[in-house]
Amino acid sequence: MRSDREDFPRVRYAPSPTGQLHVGNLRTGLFAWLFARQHGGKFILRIEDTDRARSEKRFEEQIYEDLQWFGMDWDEGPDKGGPHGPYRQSERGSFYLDRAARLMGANKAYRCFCSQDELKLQGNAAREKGISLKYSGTCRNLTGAEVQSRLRAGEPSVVRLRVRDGIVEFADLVHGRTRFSTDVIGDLILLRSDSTPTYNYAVVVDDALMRISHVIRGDDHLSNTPKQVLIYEALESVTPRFAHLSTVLGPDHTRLSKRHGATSVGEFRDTGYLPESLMNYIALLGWSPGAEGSEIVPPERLVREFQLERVNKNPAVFDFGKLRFINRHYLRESPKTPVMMTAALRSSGCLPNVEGGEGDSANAEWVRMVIDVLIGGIDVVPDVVPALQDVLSFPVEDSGDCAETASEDGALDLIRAFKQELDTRKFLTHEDFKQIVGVLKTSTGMKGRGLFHPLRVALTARGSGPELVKLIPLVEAGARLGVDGVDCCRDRVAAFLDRYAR
RNA sequence: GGCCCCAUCGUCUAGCCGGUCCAGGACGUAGCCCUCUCAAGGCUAAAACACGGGUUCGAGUCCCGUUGGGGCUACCA
Repeated sequence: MRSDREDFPRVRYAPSPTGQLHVGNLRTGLFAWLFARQHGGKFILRIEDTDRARSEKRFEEQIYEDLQWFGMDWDEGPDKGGPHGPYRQSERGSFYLDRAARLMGANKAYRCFCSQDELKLQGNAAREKGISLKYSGTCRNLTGAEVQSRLRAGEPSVVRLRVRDGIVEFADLVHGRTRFSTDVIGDLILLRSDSTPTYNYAVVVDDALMRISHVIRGDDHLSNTPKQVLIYEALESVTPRFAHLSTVLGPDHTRLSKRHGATSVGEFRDTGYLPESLMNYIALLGWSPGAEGSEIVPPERLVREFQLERVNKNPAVFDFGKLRFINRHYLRESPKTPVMMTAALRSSGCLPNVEGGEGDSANAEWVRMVIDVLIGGIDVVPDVVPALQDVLSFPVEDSGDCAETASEDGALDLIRAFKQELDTRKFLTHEDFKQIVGVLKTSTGMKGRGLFHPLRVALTARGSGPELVKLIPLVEAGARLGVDGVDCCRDRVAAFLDRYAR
């Protein structure tokens, strides 16, 4: 794993632009990226768009956008270029053809004219006998002349690799040394009858030509690896090191999919998760920072401390609850929080109605207060909207809490006295409120719950909510700045008395 | 069917060469504290080595098997 080369290790990430980037897929990208970054190597992005039918340009663009948002950068890629391009498989056709021709020239690969129907028949027969089905080798030893004449006759053919006997062994960073017998590997197809490359072949040609040193990918490829190693051998190219990562499962222990909720990077972004939260959480799927203490590990620390060799072999279940917990943590610290909150509040009409240049500072003041009051109960940015609406609403008319409180001994007298104090000033600051509480405490002899609870109910029409010393300035600011539907404290208390003090 | 991979609390995991692990941390859960209430925060608790055989003075840790998950077995990636 050591080398003097500047660009070692060379690690690639090869997503397909056939849909939204999935978190399971993102995780393999993250592990590859962390590995490349911490070893000072190169991270190469390759777009695997050989599936022309399902690949779309917009998904490719989406990949760049998602990766950037997530916080992963790359050194070579379709949009960046690099010394081993092109980085889009659809543009690499000539390489696949060229290497296949060379392999045939060296007698390491050969043309096969067997039809798919024949093969299927053979396969079924083998299956019934309980033997592993592999290509029988019918066309393995055709003479050059015969190949030529059948080619001239227009018979369709594929190109197959001549698979050697013996054992294939490779190094896997998470599984250790792994070995397979070629007994179960038939001569695999490199080029299809339409001359397009098969997946296993294209990947190897690309990785070899791009001088990839570490192939980090999902463990669904583990069984493909010996085939690929065989291709590296034929190409006389050094085989890279592999790292096969386990699958990410949903809460029901099946492969994580749409059914389980948000799975694409875009969905997590739109739901209001911070990229550093997602990165922290995803890194915890199969890896952990150590034996004791917090699992909050920000990106910079991940790059330093992550160890591919310590990644777990078993599949991990995605836990949305833990992701929320981690996001809550980052939400409190991030300088981006006010910006994101402002956007969320704006789109739902929860910002002040202040004209012109004053508006910005009014918004900023408002958002600052909202965050201060609500941040404790918010896991994800958009949560702020319902939380705020809830806290600002004043359902005096039909509130069980109101009716109940109004019937409590001394409560109405207390609230009346409160109203009198409020009448002496326009808006209530938290100092004012504390002072008033002091006055009421001595004048009524009430304290603790008996004192605060009626005040809270008169002010909010509810029995619970944020601390009053914080909530009151928020309500007042809402009324002063003209946030839709917010009445000042004095009006609220007046409305309460109107309704419940006959 | 054949081949391969995997297996510690509900979940993510720590557990480097077998002994001080009556299994540690994190999320979640419960209780307590703080507090006008609800959250947040602090503290505490309950909660796991899939099963069966070996090897060994001693096994979560090594070996074999069973069971259960997953993958490959394509002119899909």
